[in-house]
Amino acid sequence: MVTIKKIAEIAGVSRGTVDRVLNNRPGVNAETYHKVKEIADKLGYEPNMAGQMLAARKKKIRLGFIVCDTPVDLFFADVYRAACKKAEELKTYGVTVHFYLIKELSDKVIAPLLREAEEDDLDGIALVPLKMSSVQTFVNKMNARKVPMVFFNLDMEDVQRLSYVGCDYYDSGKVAAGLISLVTREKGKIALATSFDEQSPAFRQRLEGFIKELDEEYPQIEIVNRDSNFVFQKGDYSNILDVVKREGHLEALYIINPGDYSICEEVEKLDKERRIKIITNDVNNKQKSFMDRGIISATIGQQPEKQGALPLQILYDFIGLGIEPANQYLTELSIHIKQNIAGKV
Amino acid sequence: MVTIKKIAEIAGVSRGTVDRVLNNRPGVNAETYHKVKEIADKLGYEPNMAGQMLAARKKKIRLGFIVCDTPVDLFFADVYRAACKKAEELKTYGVTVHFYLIKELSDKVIAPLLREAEEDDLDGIALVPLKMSSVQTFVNKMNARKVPMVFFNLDMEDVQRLSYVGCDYYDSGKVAAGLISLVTREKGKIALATSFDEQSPAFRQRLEGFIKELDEEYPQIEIVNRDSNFVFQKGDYSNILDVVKREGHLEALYIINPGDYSICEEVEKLDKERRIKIITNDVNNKQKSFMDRGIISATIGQQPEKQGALPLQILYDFIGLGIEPANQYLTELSIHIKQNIAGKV
DNA sequence: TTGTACGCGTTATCAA
DNA sequence: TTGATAACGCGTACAA
Repeated sequence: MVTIKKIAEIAGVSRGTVDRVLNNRPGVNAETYHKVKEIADKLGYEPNMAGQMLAARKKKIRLGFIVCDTPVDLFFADVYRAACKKAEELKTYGVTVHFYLIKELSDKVIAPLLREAEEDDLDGIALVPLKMSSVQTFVNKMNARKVPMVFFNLDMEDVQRLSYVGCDYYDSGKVAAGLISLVTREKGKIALATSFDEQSPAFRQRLEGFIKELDEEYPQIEIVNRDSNFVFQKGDYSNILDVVKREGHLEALYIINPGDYSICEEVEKLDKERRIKIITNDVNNKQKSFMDRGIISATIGQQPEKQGALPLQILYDFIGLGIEPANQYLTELSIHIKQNIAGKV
Repeated sequence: MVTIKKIAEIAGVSRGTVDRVLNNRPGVNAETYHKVKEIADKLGYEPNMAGQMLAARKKKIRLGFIVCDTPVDLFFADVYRAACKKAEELKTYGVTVHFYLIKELSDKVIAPLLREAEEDDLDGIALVPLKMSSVQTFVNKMNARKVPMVFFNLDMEDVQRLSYVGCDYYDSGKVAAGLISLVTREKGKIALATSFDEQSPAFRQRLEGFIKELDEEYPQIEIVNRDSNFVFQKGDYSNILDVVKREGHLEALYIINPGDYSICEEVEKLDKERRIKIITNDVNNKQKSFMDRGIISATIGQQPEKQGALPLQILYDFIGLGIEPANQYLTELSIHIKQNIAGKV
C-alpha cells in the first residue's frame, strides 16, 4: 500500500512536502511539486481512509439537515429517521449535525428556521430546494457564502450545489407506465389522479415520463383523462370519482401524488368487484395496509433511507476528506407489491 | 466521545490494561477488570472504527472467497465482480483475499481447489455451501479448525457458520405469486417450469412459497402442472412446450430456474399473440434483452452485489474489529420490469 | 520553501 | 499482573 511516508522516502523529501503537493497547498517549489506528483501518480496513491478519518476529528465539522416533519409527510419521516441514524454514526468522526424541522410548508414558518440555520455558521447543508421564496433566498445566500449544499428529493437547475440525491421522476413515471401495462395486459382504459403541489415540479415530470412511455410502448392503453381533470383538491375527490363512474370499465388508476391516501379508499368504494388496479408512489405504513387489503396493487419506491443518509455522508466526505462527489446519485425505482413490502416499513 | 485513554484516566490504570479488559484478553486482575468494565459500560464505550482499522493492518488478515465462474452462471459473475471490488477496498486495511474459482460443478474439479484453500491457512472464508461431498467435507474441516465462514446465496442447517447473506427463497416464491396475480388479474390458468439443480434446494423453497401464496391468496388462479411435468432437462423443453400447447389459454408462466434462458424464446415461438406473461428470477444482460423484446414480463432479483461484498465485510469486521455479525442478512427481493432494469446490468 | 513533531484511537510488544 | 511505548496514515501547527 502506498502511503505518504513511502512517497516521501522515494522522493527524498519530507512527509510535509508530500502532503502539500497531494492536497494542492501552496508553498512548494515547482520542481519538487512535479517530482512528487509524478511518483504519487505512478504508485497510484490513494489516501487511507482510516488515517484521514482519525485526523479529521479535529475539524469539528458542523452540518445542517433541513427537512419537513409533519404528520402527513410520511416519506420525509423515513428520510429524517435515516438522517438521524447517520448523524449518530458521524459523531465518532467529530461531526455534529443540526436538524431544522419544517413543521408547515409556508414561508412564514420556514423563514425564521432558515435564519437560525444562517446564524449557526454551518460547514455544509443538506436540504430539499423547494420552490418557495424563503428557501430560494437561503440557497442563494449559502451559495454566496460558498457553503457546500447537497440537495435531496428534488434537484434545482441554475444553482451551484455539490450533489443531488434523489430519484429521476421522469423515469419514475416510465416505471409506472410499465406497471400499468402489466396489470392491464397492455390494453384498456385507465385514469390518472394526483394532488397538486406547487412547491415541487416532481409530479409533472412523472406525468411526462408516464405518458411518453405509454404512448410509445403501449398504444392500446387509453388514458381517459389525460388532458384534464386529473388533479384533485385536498379532501375533495369528486372529479376523479366522476371519471371512475363515467367510465364503465376502468382497468387501472395511476395516482401520482396521493396526498393522505384516502382517495384510494374512495375509489375502492365505487369498485366493488375490485377491477381497478391502483398504482402509486412511495412506501409507508398506510400504504402497506392498503396493499394488504388489496386496494393498492403496486407502488414505486425511491429509497428514503438513502435520501436521508447519503447527503450527510457526501458532505462529510467532501469537507472532512476532500472527496469530490458525483454530480448526482439517483435512487433506485423499486417496485413493491404486497409480498415484498414487509421489511420496508 | 469515550476513548480508551479517557477510561484509563478515570480508572487510574494504563491504556494497555483497559484494552485487555475490553477485548477480554487474559492477564488482568479480577478486581481491576470489574472496575474498568463498569466504567466502560457506564460511559457507553464504543470502539472508534478509524483507530481500529488503522491498528488492524498489522494483522495481515487473509480471506478466501470461493465462487463458481462459468459462462452460464450469470448470477455468480455479478457476485464475483462485487467481491473483487470489495477485496480491492479491503487491501487498504491489510486484508488479502484469495479467490478460488469453480470452473465446473463436479467433485472432481472442486476437490483439488478446496484442498488448495485448506493449505492456504486462511483466517476466514466465504462460500456457497453446495450439497456436494467435496464441499461438505471442506466445510466440516474448516469448522473443526474454527475458521469463521460466511455462507452466501445458500444457507445450510446444522453447521456452524458465522452468518448467511442471501435471499429468503420461500419469500421469493411468494413474490413471484404476487407478480403472477398482477399479470393475470387474479384469475386464469398458469404454468410452472424449472430446471433441476440437485446441488441446491433453492428452487424447491421457491416452489413451496409460490404455491402456498397462490393457494391462500389467489384461489382463482389455476396451476395446470402443479404436481408434475414442470421440470425440464437441459436444452430439452418438450414437456413444458407440450403443456403450453395443450392448454389453450395460458395467462402466465413462472420459470423458477431458467437455466440458460433459451426456454423463454421457445415458449414465445408458440405464443404469437404474446398472451403468456413470463415471470422469472435474477437480473442479467440476457434477461434484459428478453425484457426489451417483451418476452419476459418481470423478474425477481436478489442483490448479487450484496452477496459478493457483504460476506467479505462481515469477515473483516469479525476478525479484524471483533464485531459480531447478525445471524443472517437477507437480500431484498427486488422486482424488475423493462423500465427499471437499466441501471442494474 | 521545506522539515519536524504531535495528536487522533487502537493494538501489540516489551519491560517491569 | 500491569505500565510504558511504538506503530498505523494523515493533517497541521510550528520551526528552520
